[in-house]
Amino acid sequence: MVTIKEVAEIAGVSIATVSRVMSNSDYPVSETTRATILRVAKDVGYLPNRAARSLRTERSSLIGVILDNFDSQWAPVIIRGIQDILHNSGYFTLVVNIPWEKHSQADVVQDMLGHSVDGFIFVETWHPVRERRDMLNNRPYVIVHRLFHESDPHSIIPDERRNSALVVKHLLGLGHRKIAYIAGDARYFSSAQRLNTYLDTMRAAGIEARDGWIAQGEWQVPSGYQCARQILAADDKPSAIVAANDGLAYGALLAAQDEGLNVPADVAIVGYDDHEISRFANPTITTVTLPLFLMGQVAAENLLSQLAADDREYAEQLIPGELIVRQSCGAPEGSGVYARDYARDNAGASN
Amino acid sequence: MVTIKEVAEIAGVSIATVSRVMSNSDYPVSETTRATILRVAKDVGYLPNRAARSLRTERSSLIGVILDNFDSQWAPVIIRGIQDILHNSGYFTLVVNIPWEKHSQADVVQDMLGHSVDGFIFVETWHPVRERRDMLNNRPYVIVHRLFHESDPHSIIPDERRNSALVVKHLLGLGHRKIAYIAGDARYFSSAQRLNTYLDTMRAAGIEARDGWIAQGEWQVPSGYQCARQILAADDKPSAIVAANDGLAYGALLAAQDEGLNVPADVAIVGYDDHEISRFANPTITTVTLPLFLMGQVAAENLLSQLAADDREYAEQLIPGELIVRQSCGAPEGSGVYARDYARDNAGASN
DNA sequence: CTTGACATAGTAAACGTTTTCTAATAGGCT
DNA sequence: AGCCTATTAGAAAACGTTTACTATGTCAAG
Repeated sequence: MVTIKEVAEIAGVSIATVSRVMSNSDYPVSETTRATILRVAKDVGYLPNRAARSLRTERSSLIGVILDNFDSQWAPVIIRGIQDILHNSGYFTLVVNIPWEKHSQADVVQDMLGHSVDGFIFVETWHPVRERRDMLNNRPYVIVHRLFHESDPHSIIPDERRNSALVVKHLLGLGHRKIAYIAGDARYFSSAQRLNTYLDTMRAAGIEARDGWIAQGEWQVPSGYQCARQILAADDKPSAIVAANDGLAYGALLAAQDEGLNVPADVAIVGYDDHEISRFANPTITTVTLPLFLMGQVAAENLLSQLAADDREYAEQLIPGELIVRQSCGAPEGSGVYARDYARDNAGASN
Repeated sequence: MVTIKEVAEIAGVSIATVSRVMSNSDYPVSETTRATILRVAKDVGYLPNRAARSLRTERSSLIGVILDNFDSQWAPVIIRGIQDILHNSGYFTLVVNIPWEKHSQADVVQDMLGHSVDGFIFVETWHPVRERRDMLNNRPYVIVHRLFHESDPHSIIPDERRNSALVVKHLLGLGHRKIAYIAGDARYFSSAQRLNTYLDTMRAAGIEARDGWIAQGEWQVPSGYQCARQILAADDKPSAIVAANDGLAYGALLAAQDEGLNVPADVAIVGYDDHEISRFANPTITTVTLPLFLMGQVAAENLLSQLAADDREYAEQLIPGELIVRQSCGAPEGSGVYARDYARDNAGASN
């Protein structure tokens, strides 16, 4: 590998000058010298040695990204968002998938500190970082899609209240009054937010949710199926069901169809998250997007801002999602298509 | 941050000795000295400075992982496999999602070389690496899930022939003779392999595939729908359809049902890849797994072996998948369940 | 008792940068 | 002409390791 020394010799200047040019220092260097050095560097294929640079500056252009839960379907999108910003700013990421229990995560942080990472991004972590801030060695950090309950000024999360309200209001707008709700796993921060938003939105519309309308589910399809059976067995059958995520919604869809009900004619169903399943279901399921890519980008920008020593007051950032109107809510045709229709309509396009 | 010097002072030895202990050198150090140093290092929280180490040794414990196609659903699993092995061996990965065109990938490789990565792993790359090996600066590399056609001794791919034969033989074993085929996008290496395996397996069973039985599709649902309509319109209607992936299979399923056919009674359908859709479809779709996690692991092991300067002859490694028998093939009940049954049967389990 | 070998430890150079300090030149002012 | 300042460049120290080389002490063989 060619070093700064060789570039200096060929260009006929000192290594100090080459360094100043190559590291974009704001130390004054005449334009002619700069041009010469740049040309020589390019000719000989000079690449600054990051290890040497890092040794001197104590910065590495490396960001540690730690995922708490291994198999999240969302994490890859968040990470793409993070990298989209970070990579354009000259940073690489050290991504590690590590559940909290194993290796206790502190070890990973230590390892990363050994590599002199400039900052940390925690993705979908279950554990308050603030409490253990000392272990980060004063490096800046951001939490994206935080899963624990306590708020943190350096976290980026979906605007659950706004997003949940979108679906409930959508149903209210379609004339529904009897709207049931299937809640997600109560251990999740978002579950409570989504449920409370449902209750608040209903109340604001002058409707008091009845007992039999609310079922406590997990996140998965079977749970949605069971909850929907339960809800649909009530005396005062609801005309619509809001599910806390698309898995639950899909389960509810199957349950409704098993009861001989037509969705959306007899009962409307809406989900949350814009999971693939809601595009493939028949009818397709109306849902709200989880703004993952954007969250990743915002997280990266937040971290860059901290790295630039911007010491403004930071506050938790809420990212808005988007309502995706499909068939399961009974909204006017054209805002969505059935999976079957989708396949049929697009058949001509393939060849 | 505490340095080797402080550890040496406290332990009352020279920095050379501390270095030898901390880097697990095979240079002889007495057990008592070693123990003292280890204790002191732990007490004061000593962490070797990787930048300094890297500067001296020209190794970084960093592996560059480059993904060619941005939105692959498979890449995350492969990466988990890679990290599973690499992280346990003390390596971090620099993962970058970069399409070939943009930034031309060579820039990323350069950046990574600047960070002194010890090797490269290319995931799902469309571009022969061998041709550009010089740009890797003689670092070892591995290609996992290669998408281009030319073979490469350092690549890890699914055993397409074996895996494809599994599904075709499964149908033959169920008594099917008239088996149609929906091929995938012809630009993909795997498409040809899967199609040829179908042809060979049929031929080996004494069956010559008829013209109308083979449709050229893309990978997506609409294409599967169209191809199936075409196949099912033939005079000599097949009793089974093999689709080159689960998206095509799902499209074929919708098409068959639209024609009033019962799957699997009237026509059996099998897919490939074990995509989530094949678990949610109704009936659930029989398929073959893509051994992604394992491929990632094998790739990492291959790279580690190269890093250990093991100069044995390397050859492309083929990784076997697994047949997942579900409902769409008509195999005996119990080997799989309908999505609906799945939801119903498991309803009691949630609470 | 000498010699050589071995086990263990220390010294110091080197890795490729960045950056502080010093130096040289040119030009503008009195 | 003499002085001050601005501009540009170089010299050299430092960052924290690893490792070749050297040094010491011990012990066995002759």
